[in-house]
Amino acid sequence: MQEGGIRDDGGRGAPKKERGERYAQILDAAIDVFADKGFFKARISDVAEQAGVADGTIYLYFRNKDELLIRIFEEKMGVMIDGVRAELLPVADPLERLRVFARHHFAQVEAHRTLAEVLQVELRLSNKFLKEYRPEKLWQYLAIIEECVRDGQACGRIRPEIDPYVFSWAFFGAMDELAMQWILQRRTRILPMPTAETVADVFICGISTSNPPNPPKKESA
Amino acid sequence: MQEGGIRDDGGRGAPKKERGERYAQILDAAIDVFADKGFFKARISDVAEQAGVADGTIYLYFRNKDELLIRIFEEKMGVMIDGVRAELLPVADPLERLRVFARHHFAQVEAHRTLAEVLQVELRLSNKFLKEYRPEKLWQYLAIIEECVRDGQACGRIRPEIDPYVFSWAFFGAMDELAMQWILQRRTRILPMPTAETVADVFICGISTSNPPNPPKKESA
Amino acid sequence: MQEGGIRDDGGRGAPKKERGERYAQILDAAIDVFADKGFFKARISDVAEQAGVADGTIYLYFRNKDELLIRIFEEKMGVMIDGVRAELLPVADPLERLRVFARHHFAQVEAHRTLAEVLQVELRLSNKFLKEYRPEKLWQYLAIIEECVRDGQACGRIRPEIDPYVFSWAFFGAMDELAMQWILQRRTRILPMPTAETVADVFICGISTSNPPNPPKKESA
Amino acid sequence: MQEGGIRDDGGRGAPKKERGERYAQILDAAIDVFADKGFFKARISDVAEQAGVADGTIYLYFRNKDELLIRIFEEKMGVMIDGVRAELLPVADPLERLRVFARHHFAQVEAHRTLAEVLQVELRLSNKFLKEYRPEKLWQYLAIIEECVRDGQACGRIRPEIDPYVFSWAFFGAMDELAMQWILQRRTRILPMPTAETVADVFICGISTSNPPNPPKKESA
DNA sequence: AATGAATGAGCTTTCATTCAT
DNA sequence: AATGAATGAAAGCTCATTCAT
Repeated sequence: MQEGGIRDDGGRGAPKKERGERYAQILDAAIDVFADKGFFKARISDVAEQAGVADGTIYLYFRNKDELLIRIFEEKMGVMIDGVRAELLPVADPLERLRVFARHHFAQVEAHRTLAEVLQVELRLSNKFLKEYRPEKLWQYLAIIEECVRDGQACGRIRPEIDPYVFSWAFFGAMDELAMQWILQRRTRILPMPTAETVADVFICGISTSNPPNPPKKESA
Repeated sequence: MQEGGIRDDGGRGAPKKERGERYAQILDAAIDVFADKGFFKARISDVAEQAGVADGTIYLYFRNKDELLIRIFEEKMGVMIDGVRAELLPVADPLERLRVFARHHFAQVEAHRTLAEVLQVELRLSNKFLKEYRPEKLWQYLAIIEECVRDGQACGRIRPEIDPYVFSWAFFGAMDELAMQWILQRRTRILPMPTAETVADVFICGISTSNPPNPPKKESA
Repeated sequence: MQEGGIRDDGGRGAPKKERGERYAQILDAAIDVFADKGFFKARISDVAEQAGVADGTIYLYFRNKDELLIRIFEEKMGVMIDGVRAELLPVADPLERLRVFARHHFAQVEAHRTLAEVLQVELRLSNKFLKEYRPEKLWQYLAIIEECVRDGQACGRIRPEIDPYVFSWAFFGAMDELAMQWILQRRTRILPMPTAETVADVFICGISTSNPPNPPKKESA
Repeated sequence: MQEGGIRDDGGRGAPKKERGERYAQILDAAIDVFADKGFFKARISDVAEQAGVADGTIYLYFRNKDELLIRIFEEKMGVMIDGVRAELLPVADPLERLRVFARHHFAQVEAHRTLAEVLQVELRLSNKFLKEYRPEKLWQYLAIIEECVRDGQACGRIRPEIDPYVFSWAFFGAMDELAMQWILQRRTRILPMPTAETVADVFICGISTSNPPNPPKKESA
């Protein structure tokens, strides 16, 4: 939908180059500016200035302002997905996989604060993205959580009455909200990595069949 | 009110009337319009038309468009807080109180879909509200959750290593995300009341000291 | 097409008021500005300034720049049509009617120089108007000529082999071109009223069955 | 060339090459594109694409977009002038010369539809060309008509009271308008060659001293 | 000679807000 | 209190033109 659509754009066609130095340059600038001012209040000229290019140059790489936001999301969610998949590779236990997922999520948020801001805040943005846009990448991200739950249920480690789909949104929602609060509050009441452990504890404990009051934490990070 | 410092309004002073038929009329219209079009894409003239008043009339009751959104939030979060407090009155058990909280939250979302849409979607909208605005009412709402946890820890029903503050955001985040998905998706994979029970189960089970694999559910909707 | 079309313009709808002081004020300003700078080079702000209103005000009366041009054409061609019909009322002889038509055309051009400029020059303007827009009013104007010829053929005053439709465009084209040259050239080689007589002479003489070398001119104007 | 005074081009000087394969290639592409989209809506990149060259290449042959249109006009009007002169060579009778002129005009329009579209439609386009540009080539074309009339008056074949200058514009205007309508309408109510005869008939008959109701047509197409 | 990425001025259009009535 | 016509600043986007390669 967002890429293959045959849109009559007056013959100019889509931007010729999709990747390259300029492309990443503008994308990064847009992340910063959107995170700072918010998508609607950010001006294209702000992004252009931040990227060190002329306003018009942006339109050589992105069809319009909306596409800039969509591309940020697609691009960066792809990184999140690839990243967490890589970390999950060596982990077999479904419950432990959820812990690894949480750790990775918060680690990324901590490492890329402005990115997280755009992903979390701006993506909830307008009808454009909430009603028309289908965030496939987000669904892929969620599907990883869902799969952990199904696996856990298959091997009897996770209670069968838990709906994996509902769980995935609950798990993601909890992490997302905490990450947002960490970003918004300059206070230290929420710290990414300890929070990751807490979230993992509560959710793992909440769905596990065996219920060790104190799950065997390895206190990493 | 408590949003002091939102903006320098040039000394014009606050609108003369805070309450009244017209006030509620406009507020309700704004909820509908914002839910439908999104805050940024909604026009004051849309709200005026929906409310059956002239554009200018809105400015007799609200300082500007931003205040309209803030007032919606304050007003309606107040209702949420009052509502859940009333329902919690007869419930003593801290864990059960969390279940009641979840039920009330989803019941409200189900009953007032457009309101929920505005509160959840639009409030996360701009840095205006995320960085400058202090959502005291939201904090009050969260504080109720936090208090349940503290109470539960005090009487030994809830594990002491759980950070009540972190928990409150995780709990709220999970419910909020699920509610948003219910609104966004016309599918029936997420149904408010069963979801409320699932969320309650997982979180209660996740923080409880005793861990009944199948918590004693009473009348799940 | 140009009026009744159901165009989804985002709910704002068509300008509320179609007539009034402001409407005529803007229309007249647009005629002047378009005549002076040409439609494409004229800016809305030029029209606004000339009309003594703010830019935005124009959009309260006209959907967009294109509609401004179309309205000018519709409005003023209507006047041309009504005017020539009134003058033709007392004239019975088909050949004489053509002469009256020519006189009226040039008289109008002479009286409303800028209007003529817009009608003639700008209407031939873009694909918008030449390929999409159907100038019904122009066709009505031409139909009057055509009717004269048919009447003349019916009563034997005009040669039957003349195609009335082709003639109407030839007659109009000749007058139009001459009017344009009169406007463009500040020289006095072409003067409207004598030119009207010459055109009438040539065309009447060219299609008449009887051929008085010197048609009975009444040398008016 | 003869368009001296069109614009102050800042002393850059004329393009280096005036003729060549590339030159004609671009000119032809421009004719097609201008005819299709209209001068103002046509983009230089459209012309470049159609010509199979890079955008910048066009500026090696033409100073700017305006000059492209002027060159088309000059170039092609030159062809028209040369062509009609060649056809007029063997024709002595002034009235017959007018008929040959009309035939040639419509034959060219029929043979080069897009060219005709550009010449007729686009040239009437902006004040740029109507007020600043002096279309000497068009005047030369008109002068041929004028000369026929003068010759005809000198030998008594054409009524002396006809102003040759006015006549030339009327004659051209009639043909031009008919040609434009033929192009615009996909209907067959106007066919070039029969129309040429009708126009010739009417005008010749209209200015001739002797007035044969049915002029001796020779081989009408 | 040829390229085409980059430029940035310029324009239409929108809409929150005002204020005379 | 209420109106709604008028305002005018603001911004997304286009595209003729340039120039380093």
